[in-house]
Amino acid sequence: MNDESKEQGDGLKPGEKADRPVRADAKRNLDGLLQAAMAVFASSGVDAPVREIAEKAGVGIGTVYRHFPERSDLVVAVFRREIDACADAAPILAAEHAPGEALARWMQRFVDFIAAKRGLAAALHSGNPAFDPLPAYFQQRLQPALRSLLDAAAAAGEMRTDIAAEDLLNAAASLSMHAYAQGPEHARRMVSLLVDGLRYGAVQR
Amino acid sequence: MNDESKEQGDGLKPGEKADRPVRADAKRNLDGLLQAAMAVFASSGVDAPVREIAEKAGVGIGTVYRHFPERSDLVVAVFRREIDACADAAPILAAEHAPGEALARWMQRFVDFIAAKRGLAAALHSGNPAFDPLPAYFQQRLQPALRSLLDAAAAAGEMRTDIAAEDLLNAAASLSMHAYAQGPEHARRMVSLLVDGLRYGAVQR
DNA sequence: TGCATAAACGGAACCGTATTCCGTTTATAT
DNA sequence: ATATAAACGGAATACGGTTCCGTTTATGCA
Repeated sequence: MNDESKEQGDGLKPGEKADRPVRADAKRNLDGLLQAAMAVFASSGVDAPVREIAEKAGVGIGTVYRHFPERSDLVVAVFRREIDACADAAPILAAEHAPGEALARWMQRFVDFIAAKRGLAAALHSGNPAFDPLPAYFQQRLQPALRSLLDAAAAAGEMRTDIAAEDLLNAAASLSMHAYAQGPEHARRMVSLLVDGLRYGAVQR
Repeated sequence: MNDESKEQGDGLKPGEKADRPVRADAKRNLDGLLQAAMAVFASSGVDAPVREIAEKAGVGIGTVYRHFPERSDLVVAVFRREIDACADAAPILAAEHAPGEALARWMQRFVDFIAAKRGLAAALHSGNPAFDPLPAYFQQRLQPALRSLLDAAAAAGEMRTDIAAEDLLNAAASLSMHAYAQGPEHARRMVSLLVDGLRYGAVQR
């Protein structure tokens, strides 16, 4: 039972625009929703009512569900967006700082990302299959970002070369997650210790 | 070992009405409820509706809330009961097997306990303060259990002596939790590797 | 054995949140 | 300016937690 039949060869004139472009207000609302959701999740946690987000974005509930069929879709969208933002920070930092420094700064950025979203981490383990693809996206997006920084630092001789981006990423994530219980400061310190260890390795061997 | 030790022989205080003993049906329902909850949580996850548990236990919803003022109280009670069962297994295994073997078997028992309850792990990080005391109970109950096995194995010369029960417990828990994503087999293997490491240490030094 | 009493029970009612449904509004093409 | 389908808003519905209260029943006592 499905009425989602948007693929129709007939009824459309050849050479004409088959489907209208996305309406301007729709895109505006989508953006506003993501922004509102990000803010609400940050302040009230990922369990905040959908109504609260709709209100903050200045739209009706129906609109939320038009863009995100279910609650978890909104959560996933926000999480992906934040992962993207973190990954995108890598090339920017690389352009603004020396390789070693860029890596160190990115790692801190990463810690903040993880630490701020421990609620999302809980969601991941909630058993809801809607979140299943997120871990893969996390790796797929952040590993290359970290690897580029790592390679650059290694090439500049500022860093040892025997650690895989994957391992460093997971180690930092675990550290951030657990250490956050003892305060964000602690997490930050633990991870910078890790990074310093990499730097130390460069001159050691 | 047991938690129902509030039986007083006399029952009535001189010149004063003491509290009546717990009614037989109340105790029966409490037990049935815990058993039903354990089964339902295992099959449908910790998010299963209270109504489902009440039905399985053959009692009304009101009865559930009489015994457990809120949902989380039921979850906590079940978790504590399972922690107790795991802890209680230690002396039993110690009596039935050689020290090293008892330790190894208990660790596997522990892995199963953790692995089967990943839903509960998620609940712990849900932010609900009702679960806050559980980690402490976990440590308080399981550390001594593991320590006794560890000490016995060490005394028998079957194991190195430089690992604290606390560290071993946490390491095994982390391993079980993360490794479970790759299947219960993997978790089991990782932990037995850990235990073998302990044994190896005995002959090494 | 029968009675009084308070504990225990059951489940309807209530509350809050997710999700659906559908009549109304509006951006866009012509 | 008009037609049209996308997009919208929000009332209605579904569902799970929690409360409330009238009814039942185990237990102590005469």
